[in-house]
Amino acid sequence: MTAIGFEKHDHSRCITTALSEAETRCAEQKLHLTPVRRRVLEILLQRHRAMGAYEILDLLAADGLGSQPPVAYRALDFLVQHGFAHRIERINAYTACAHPAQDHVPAFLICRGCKAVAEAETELEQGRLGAAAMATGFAIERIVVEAEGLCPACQENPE
Amino acid sequence: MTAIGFEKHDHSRCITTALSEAETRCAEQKLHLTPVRRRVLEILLQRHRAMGAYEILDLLAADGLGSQPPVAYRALDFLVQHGFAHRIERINAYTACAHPAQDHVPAFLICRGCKAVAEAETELEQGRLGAAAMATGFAIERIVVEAEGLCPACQENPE
DNA sequence: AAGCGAGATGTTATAACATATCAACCCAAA
DNA sequence: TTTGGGTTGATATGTTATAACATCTCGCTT
Ligand SMILES: [Zn+2]
Ligand SMILES: [Zn+2]
Ligand SMILES: [Zn+2]
Ligand SMILES: [Zn+2]
Repeated sequence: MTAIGFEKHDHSRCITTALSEAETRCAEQKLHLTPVRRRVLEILLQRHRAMGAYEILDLLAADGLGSQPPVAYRALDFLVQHGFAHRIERINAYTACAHPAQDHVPAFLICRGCKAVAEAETELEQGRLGAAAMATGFAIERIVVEAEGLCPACQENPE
Repeated sequence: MTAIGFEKHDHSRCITTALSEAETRCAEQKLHLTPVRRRVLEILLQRHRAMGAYEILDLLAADGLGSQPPVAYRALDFLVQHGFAHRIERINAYTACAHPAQDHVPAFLICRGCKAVAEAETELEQGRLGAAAMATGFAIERIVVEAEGLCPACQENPE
């Protein structure tokens, strides 16, 4: 369960499961999974890779769900805020969380070829970073761990 | 030596040392530390924190060293390429490398208050990220490790 | 000296990513 | 029914980054 990403799986099932789990959790926690937000999550789940805000916005617009940047950014903020999606800093993009529900510090493997993203977890706080923070009195609030490279498929098929 | 950053030090000496070491290394490796590149490195060393490209560009322009974005970006590319500086993905900014010369995978502690940056090193490769990469056949080319939070000074002095 | 080529810089324009602001709307609680 | 929070619509703007092409400089060759 630690790392899912590049391997094959029953993807249509993976989408519907994730969506219905999101609905359940939103109901429980009194969060509004509005049409725009739900559609953005669905888009991220469908593509199963990192997507830029404007790329998402184009798809929203095609559905008549909004056509201006704030629409996409607000929905993405909501999803990120509540753990349904993550922002990938390295490429200014967003991806659906591979295991919402759990509180976790994600680490990503990002393919620079196809933008596929695999999500693992970090064993944060340990390591020299945590030690350095301790030593200097730095208060860590958020950690970004992202590895960029080539996925198996793109290693074989360099464009 | 692992983590330098927030503690006090003889900073003017730290600047001149770093600059002359950069000159030496560029001479050895036949790299051109041109006026613009040298000045950008100096700026980064002086401020000793993460700076945006346009912030740097303003200072360059004040020196009559170029006033258009590509001037700053090209100099920064050179410095990053050759290990004199690092790009901080989380905040789209740049900072001087704390220990050039050595080949290393940097990890950063970034203060969201004052943009001060401390540079540590990762042991990564091990850990679950490396394991996940192994398992899936992902070829890692670059790793970003960045922690955001508050430095000791900014914890006491929240604006 | 003239011609060449590589690397660096100058310049203009534009792409790509992100937020500020304010009005309108919806719905549920008081 | 009023009120207020949360969401959306709409316009404008801010911020970060690169494409494209012209020019310059300097060492090398002829
Ligand atoms: Zn899937
Ligand atoms: Zn790929
Ligand atoms: Zn210093
Ligand atoms: Zn600080």
